[in-house]
Amino acid sequence: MAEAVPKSSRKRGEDSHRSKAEAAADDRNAIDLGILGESVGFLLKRAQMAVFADFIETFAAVDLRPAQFSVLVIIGRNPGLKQSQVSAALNIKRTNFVPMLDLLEKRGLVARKLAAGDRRSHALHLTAEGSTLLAELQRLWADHERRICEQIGPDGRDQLLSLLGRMIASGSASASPFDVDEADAAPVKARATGQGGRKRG
Amino acid sequence: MAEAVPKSSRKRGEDSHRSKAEAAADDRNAIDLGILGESVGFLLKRAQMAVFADFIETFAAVDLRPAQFSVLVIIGRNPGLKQSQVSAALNIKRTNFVPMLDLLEKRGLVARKLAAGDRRSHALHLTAEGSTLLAELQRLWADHERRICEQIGPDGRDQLLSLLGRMIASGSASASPFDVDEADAAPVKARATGQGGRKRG
DNA sequence: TATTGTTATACTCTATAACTATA
DNA sequence: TATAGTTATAGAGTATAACAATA
Repeated sequence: MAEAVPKSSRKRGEDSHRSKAEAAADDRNAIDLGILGESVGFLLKRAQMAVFADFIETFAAVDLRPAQFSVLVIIGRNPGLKQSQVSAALNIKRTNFVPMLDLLEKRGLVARKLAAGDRRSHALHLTAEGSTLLAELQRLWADHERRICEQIGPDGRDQLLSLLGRMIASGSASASPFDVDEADAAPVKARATGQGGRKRG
Repeated sequence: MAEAVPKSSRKRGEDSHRSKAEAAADDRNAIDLGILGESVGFLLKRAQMAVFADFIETFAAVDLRPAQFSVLVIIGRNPGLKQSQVSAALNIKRTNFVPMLDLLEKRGLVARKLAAGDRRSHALHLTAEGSTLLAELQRLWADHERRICEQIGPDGRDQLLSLLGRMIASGSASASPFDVDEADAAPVKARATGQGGRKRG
């Protein structure tokens, strides 16, 4: 697809009948992105789309979307959480989380169990099948992660994770679309797993 | 690199019934994100959401969405482009680009002019009003950009732009959801958000 | 009264097929 | 036949309101 590097423009208005071969020579009249090329938001969006495209392709074999993967990871790491806790941790509205869980439950990956002490809530757990799948998913994820970081290397990846982490930590403190009505659930913290991580110390 | 996550418990002032002890207890009950905390895709998504939230808030005053802004920037920088060129440059399907342009044209910011030599296509230009607005938009954008980069500083921003650029340049070479049918248009990299709305009746 | 899960619903963004008028 | 713009439509993803059961 058209993801080459722009820069170096010359003509741009007067091309009319173009063959595929000529299109290949399009590098000469690349469109000027202007400030978009220096816009953090614009490039974040593009990078996120590219990464998700790879993720989706990678996980097509197991028919899982990124959000579904993140739910399995959270439940696997924190068995027994309520729906509202998991959904809040992932910034998913609890109302949209219901059909999502329905599907994972129907696939036999997650189970809604009775929560001790509060009969309103459900305690979420992975099934045996869900746990087995999760192990495989983490291998797929490691492949994916390695692939998308090929161009920046392990050091670049560390830098990127650090920069994004700092940006997020500040960005979401105040009012934003992130705010969910079930807001004051448990705070979230990440933990290094060593899993797909650093290739170097 | 433990980073906090969205969520604002203070928004509705109901923090009042939470003691310090309870808040501290939250730290102990923090949800473990597991590998998500080291997932480039996951953090990219969160960062992009946080940045877009700031963008949307900033540009609410002029009633413009990120994608609309990117369209104005591209047309301003490259007057005379065809619709298919602009939409391909921004990875917007030409079919979805139509109602977007309709709205910008209706608002008097963009004009579809006759293209010389090919009566099928439209040459896109900013109107005088569009140009005037764009100057103001760039000031809004600069404020936004400064704000979202406060925590990482100018050096951090340079690093981030560089890393994202390298990641994007590699990421979308092969088949992916990015592929648009009008793929062999100009070799540009771009992708803002979705588009602004438009009601149809 | 407040919270948990749920249903129903609507709006935004994205994707595909097919039409028209040109080329 | 192929391309540019367009229409219609369907699908994700995300948003809000309201209800029943429980606290």
